[in-house]
Amino acid sequence: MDWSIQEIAKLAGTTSRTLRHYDDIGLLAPARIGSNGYRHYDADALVRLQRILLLRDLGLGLPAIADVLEREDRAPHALRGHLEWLRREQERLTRQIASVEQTIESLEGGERLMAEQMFDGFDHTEYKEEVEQRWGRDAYARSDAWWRSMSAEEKAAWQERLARLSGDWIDAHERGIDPAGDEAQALAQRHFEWLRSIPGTPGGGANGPTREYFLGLAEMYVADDRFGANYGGAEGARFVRDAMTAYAERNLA
Amino acid sequence: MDWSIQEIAKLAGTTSRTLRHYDDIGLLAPARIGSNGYRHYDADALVRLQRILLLRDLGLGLPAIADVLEREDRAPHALRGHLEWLRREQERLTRQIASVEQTIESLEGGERLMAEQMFDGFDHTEYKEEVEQRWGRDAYARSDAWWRSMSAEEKAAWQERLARLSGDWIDAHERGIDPAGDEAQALAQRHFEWLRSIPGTPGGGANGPTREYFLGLAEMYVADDRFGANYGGAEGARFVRDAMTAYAERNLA
DNA sequence: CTTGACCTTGACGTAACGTCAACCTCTACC
DNA sequence: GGTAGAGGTTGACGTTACGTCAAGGTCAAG
Repeated sequence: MDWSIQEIAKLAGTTSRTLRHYDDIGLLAPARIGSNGYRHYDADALVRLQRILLLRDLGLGLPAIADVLEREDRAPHALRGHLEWLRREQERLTRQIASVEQTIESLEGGERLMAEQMFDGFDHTEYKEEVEQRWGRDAYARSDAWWRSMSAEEKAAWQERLARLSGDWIDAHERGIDPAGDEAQALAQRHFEWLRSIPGTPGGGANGPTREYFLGLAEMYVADDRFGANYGGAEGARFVRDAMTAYAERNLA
Repeated sequence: MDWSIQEIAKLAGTTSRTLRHYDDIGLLAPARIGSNGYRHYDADALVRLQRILLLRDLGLGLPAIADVLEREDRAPHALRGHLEWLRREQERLTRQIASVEQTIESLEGGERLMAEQMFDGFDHTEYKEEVEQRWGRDAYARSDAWWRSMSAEEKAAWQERLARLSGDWIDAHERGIDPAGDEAQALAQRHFEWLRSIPGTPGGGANGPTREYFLGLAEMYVADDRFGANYGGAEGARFVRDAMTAYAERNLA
């Protein structure tokens, strides 16, 4: 019924340091303190300690534990809130795991270095110099921040979307269809939507790309074969440009 | 090609404070420092920063990142190690989530208070006073530490095991079989194994309970109806005791 | 010369204790 | 009574990766 600090620590499966800490922060005071300064604990303290440790094992923080112990009927609410946080952490970890796995794979395949991987697959921030010159430094910073804010899955999904779009452009060009025709215009529409999915760029977001940005980009695909390569080389890039230009004239103010 | 600290921070989507920190710990030095003390960064620094932030997003610690950047071929190894750690964290979270859910449920059902829940379902630590008196204080401390070391799932599984054992004892008694007969002796064997699964108790672990502990426990079931209740009351407890006693005499030295 | 924006170097705070360090207390034994 | 050993006490620093003041210098613009 009267334990020393070490005794109660062993009883509860923790350490004396922890008990001193709980005393310091007012979470668990000893039953009494001897004239020599020694802490002494009783059965009530043991029960309280057990509860503290139980809640701690559930992952609650000490302030939250203090809250719950103060009024036990708050426990369900506190635990539900905690549960949400745990689930979010779960998700975050899941994404990180997928992300790390993907990175390891690409490193093992020797496919690309990391720095390049970052800029991979999206043409308007791949070459920041150009982007900055044409649309200002902020545009690059914003789109870069956007890119880095995505989870690995989102990035992968986004890149896949671009790859499909790019493949469809090449396919359409190879089939020799009319850049101003319905099919090519549908592709231009997809291209427009794709750009709209990049918040922070000139015209990214709900309104979509500005006419200027859209036309400028189209020209850049032709002018710079680093961009053009994504659309099947110079001729493919011209095809894309023509379709985009026609689209802009018909649909963008 | 020459950015101020804020400029490069925006370019990379981080803060100037972070850059100062990276400078402090030697992770990323500025390209040059002006006579006024201002930090200036170049393109190389930007690339390095991008890599740092990429790895950081994967969850690596800054020392690990420094390691990887020093020799990039170490990246796969570092990432694989990191992946393991991530998976372990995942598991831990999964268990915590299950644990919290279970606790919420039991609180909602108003079934039991938390402190009681801890001692619930296992008879030899339910009443620590008795345990301490009979087998010493250490026994209680060890078995308590053991109990608290289990995950919620393990606890649940263990309790379920006890519940089945207990139910089978009651069932056997109600069917009026012979405590010294094969069937009851099989139950006693299960009881023995169950006790063996508790490391740290007198006889817990590979060797199994000592004869003394086993007999003492059997008597306690009869003597204390708080224990006996688990086995169908006084008569049930006597039945269990008789079976256990017979078992001990035949099998325990 | 005065703003205002931007830069610098400290230094504290964060979560929950682990880990010394320096020093006191109690019990046991010679 | 002295001493060793186990156990107690209060600081105070270390841990992770910065956020957040605080105090003060620098620079371009008006």
